[in-house]
Amino acid sequence: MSTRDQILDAAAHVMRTRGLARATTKEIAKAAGFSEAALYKHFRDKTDLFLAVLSERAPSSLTALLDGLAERAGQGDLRETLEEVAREAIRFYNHNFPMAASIFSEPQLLAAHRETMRERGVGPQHVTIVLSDYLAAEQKLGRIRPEVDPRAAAALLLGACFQRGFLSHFVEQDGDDDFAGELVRTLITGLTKEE
Amino acid sequence: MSTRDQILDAAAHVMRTRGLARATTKEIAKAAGFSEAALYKHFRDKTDLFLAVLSERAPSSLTALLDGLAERAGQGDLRETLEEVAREAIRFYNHNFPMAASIFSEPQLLAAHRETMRERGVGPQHVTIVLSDYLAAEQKLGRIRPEVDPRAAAALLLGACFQRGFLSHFVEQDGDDDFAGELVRTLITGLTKEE
DNA sequence: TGTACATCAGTGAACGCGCGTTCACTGATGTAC
DNA sequence: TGTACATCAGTGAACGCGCGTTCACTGATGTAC
Repeated sequence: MSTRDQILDAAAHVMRTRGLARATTKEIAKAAGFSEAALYKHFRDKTDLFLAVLSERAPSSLTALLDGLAERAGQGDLRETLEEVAREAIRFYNHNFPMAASIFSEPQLLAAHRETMRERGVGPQHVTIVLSDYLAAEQKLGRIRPEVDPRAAAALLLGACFQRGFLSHFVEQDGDDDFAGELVRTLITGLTKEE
Repeated sequence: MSTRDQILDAAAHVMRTRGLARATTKEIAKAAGFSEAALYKHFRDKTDLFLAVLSERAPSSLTALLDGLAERAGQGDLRETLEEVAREAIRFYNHNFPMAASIFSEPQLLAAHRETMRERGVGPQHVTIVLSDYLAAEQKLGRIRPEVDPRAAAALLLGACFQRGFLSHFVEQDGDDDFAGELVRTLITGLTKEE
């Protein structure tokens, strides 16, 4: 593995475990097993390093699942598919929330990262869009009632998973049974009886 | 207004606008109109000041709305009540997300804040619990179908609002029409037809 | 194969800077008689 | 009322420290002939 990759891995690890504020050049260099000066052979400055971590070490487990989603419209059980998405989303947000949230402590870094994402046409809203497209496809196939707004449905499900990822770091959670299942069941059924 | 309050206001303002990383004693003192040394007459150290901001300047617009929620079970239109909650929640999360997220850059601060909240029996999960209780009450009154899980329903609605608050800072949002309305409509109706 | 030189990833030590914090001090206000 | 003293919120200047960054250097590897 190249020195650059080792530095990126170390930086991502330090950011996750010690927090952005404690992710100093000294800590990162130590974790990577190189001198601090070595960082500057591979990255212009610390911001450059952080941006590289954010774009190259943002894990893609969710992306992988979502990429296959489009083809699954009409296939298998709708409820099971949504549960799978919800479970994966909870895992993903739970893992990545701390690092993503950290960026809000440095608005300049946030702005730079936002710009990078805009250029590449990616970002956190992408997930919701992909799920929304899937739901729209299912709707066309008649498995979801026509008056439903797919964007709102996607926002409900993924929002709940997102918040769950947040809360698991903020409060000690009760070892939850089947949160993803309950979410999907509730979303599918709706609160009220058919009029 | 007491010096202490002026310092707290200034600190909250700097944290919100410049980010936690740039919220230095110098910036805060300048914004408050006092010397840096004055901060140490009122707070033991910087962490003490930050924790005071977090517990004394966490705005309570949501709390106010939620406090009245319990008595509204069975009153008025369920859909309208939920839309009101959703709209207020979006506003609240949108306003407070940056500061709350910031804390994740300093895990030590996060741990201390979590402990403070635990002692007082408050926290971000509180909001979901209150809404969940309201939904359970409506369920007992027959306005929500009996097989619905109130916790899951509350998590769906507030999670979507929470994520919305996040996204509005992360990407430029389309000036949205009636997001809260769409969420509630979708949640109430459900994705599929009655079996 | 051996020799002389070029390249370049990585280093140890030093740098200036801004940070949080402390210190001796000021000056306004309150209090005792 | 006047005087002497106590209290205490707030200050200006200094402090040591850890930060990000740079510098001259090393030593291993590649290349020309």
